[in-house]
Amino acid sequence: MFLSKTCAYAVRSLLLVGQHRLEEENGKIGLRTISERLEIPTHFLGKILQTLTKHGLLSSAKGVSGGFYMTDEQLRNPLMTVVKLIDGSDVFEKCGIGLATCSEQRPCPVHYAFKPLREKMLKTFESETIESMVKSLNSGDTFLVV
Amino acid sequence: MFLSKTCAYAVRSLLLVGQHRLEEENGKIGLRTISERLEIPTHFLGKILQTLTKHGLLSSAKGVSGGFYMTDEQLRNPLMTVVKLIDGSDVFEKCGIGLATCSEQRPCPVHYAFKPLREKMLKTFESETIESMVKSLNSGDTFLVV
DNA sequence: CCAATAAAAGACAAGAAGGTCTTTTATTCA
DNA sequence: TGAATAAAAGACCTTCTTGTCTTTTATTGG
Ligand code: FES
Ligand code: FES
Repeated sequence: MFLSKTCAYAVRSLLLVGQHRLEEENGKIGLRTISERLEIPTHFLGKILQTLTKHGLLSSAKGVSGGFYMTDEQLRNPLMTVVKLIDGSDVFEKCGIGLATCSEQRPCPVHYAFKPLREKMLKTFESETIESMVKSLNSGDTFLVV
Repeated sequence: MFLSKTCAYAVRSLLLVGQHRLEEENGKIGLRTISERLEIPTHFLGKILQTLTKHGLLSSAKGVSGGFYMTDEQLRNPLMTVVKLIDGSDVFEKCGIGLATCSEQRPCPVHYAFKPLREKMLKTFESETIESMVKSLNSGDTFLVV
């Protein structure tokens, strides 16, 4: 896959939490619920959400009636923030056939095909936000589960 | 990276062998030489070239004055053949955020951004051949080592 | 204030990707 | 023909990703 499994899990979870927020004002959603709805291993997902929370992409509350939730600001995070945090930005920067550096000065044979697509992808990831994607989910244009 | 390390090694090796062929009529190039020029671990590369040879993307000769070489037909193989063999075609087919299936019927929130780019990449990989890339290398437009 | 709850944290294990080392097999040419 | 050569093959090893299980910490509502 283009994104690591971990990163895909993270994105889907943020989308679900974001979606939940609009459904139920101030509603929190628990780890167990997320992992069941998205069919992601519970404890593994726990770590991922921990990371997201620690880096401010997600909010959490411990204890009774606790769970995960998102603020308005967090909803406005671009997809890129998540990908950069989990997978880094190598995939957007490194040479497609693994040369030490990707440069216009010494482009590799796939450079001119690769770079524009990589950059288009980057742009998309920067302009799409959790919020914009949640909207397309809520309007029924797109889906989060099969 | 978009391609696995193994796959990138494979592509670069094929390019080097292809390039060598045009330089020196009927010339074979040894594993050691390839691994040194491209800075790829020798024994690891050995396995990769074995795979390429077994599947007809590369030719080899054992013994004294043996080595790896490519036929005209092999030079005309598209990049896609290599990628499919080593990495498979998941990256061109699977959903970007890991849904079980990628479909127009139930597209995920990144589907409309992802799919066209994936397909453009696919098209490029199908139209670029070892030969076409070797040509761009030989004309000095592109480079294989930093 | 305390029992239930839920996230945080940490130890550990399986699997895959990447890498190393040694032995075997086929080939050539002196 | 046999010693040198080079790929093929196979046994391991290391690291990273993914996944499991247990313990700790913080919160809250009765
Ligand atoms: S140099 Fe290879 S992609 Fe730019
Ligand atoms: S459904 Fe996700 S990329 Fe097509």
